[in-house]
Amino acid sequence: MPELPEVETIRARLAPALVGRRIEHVEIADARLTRPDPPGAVADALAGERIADVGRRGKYLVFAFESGRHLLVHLRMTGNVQYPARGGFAADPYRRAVVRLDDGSDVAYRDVRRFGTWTLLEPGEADSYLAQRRLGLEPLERGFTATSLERVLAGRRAPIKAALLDQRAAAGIGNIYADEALWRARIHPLRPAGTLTRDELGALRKGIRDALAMGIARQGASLRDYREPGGRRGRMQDDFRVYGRTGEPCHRCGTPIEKIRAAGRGTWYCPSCQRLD
DNA sequence: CCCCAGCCCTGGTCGC
DNA sequence: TGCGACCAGGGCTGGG
Repeated sequence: MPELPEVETIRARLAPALVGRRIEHVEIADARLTRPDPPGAVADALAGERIADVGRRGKYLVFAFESGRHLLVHLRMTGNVQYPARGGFAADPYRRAVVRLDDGSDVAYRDVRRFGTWTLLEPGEADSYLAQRRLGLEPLERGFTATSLERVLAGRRAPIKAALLDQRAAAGIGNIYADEALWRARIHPLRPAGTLTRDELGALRKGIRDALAMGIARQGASLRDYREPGGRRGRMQDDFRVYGRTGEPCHRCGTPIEKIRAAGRGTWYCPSCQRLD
């Protein structure tokens, strides 16, 4: 479940190696992976492109080419980038694509559950495509403030947990970092989003930024599938305050962490630090 | 517009 | 040892 810190870790690893490289050849092994159809068209279009930038918007990896085209890669649940990749498709049944670069190295894409997507956009299309996804502010950038958070949460009766998973509140937060941020802010995950006080909005803004920043510093969280491109695990899972810690003591008060369902997702919180009343 | 249920997909775990 | 049920969940669609 790569969220902002995992995607950012991948981006930071790939950028120095890939920028300036030319794509020689692309092989797509999963017909569901690419847009637009058919996969062969995307593979053919990518061949010959020179990589100008490797960026990120929310949970999207954004490959910019000198031609003005963009490739938007979303890893969804189990997507993974391997670089430099070893072996061919036969070595790994879940390898879905391989990109050969002009220095002879390979970028491989692995995805067990096949939710991930590669979307190739023609010059000028990327901004409007991302605008249609209605992504909110980048939570680590300056513009993300208590006031901006207040604006997007105003009037919302949905639980704050659901509102954080909605990418309009802030781009890049997923199930793990939503719980970690709410624990830091001492806010119950079922609080109606529009009822947060000014102080709570400030604490939530800080909680989000602190949780994401720690995730990046730890190179992401490796629970099952996530690895950075070199194959190493992240270490953020060792610093979880609540996620997956049912029955274990709260780091602040020692109360056993509880698990509930919120927004259809497993949700962990401290019943003592994060009160609903 | 808001909110929620259901869908996609596969591996791992659990109960019998 | 096998088998079915269920869980993990990001983003999208469709319904109320």
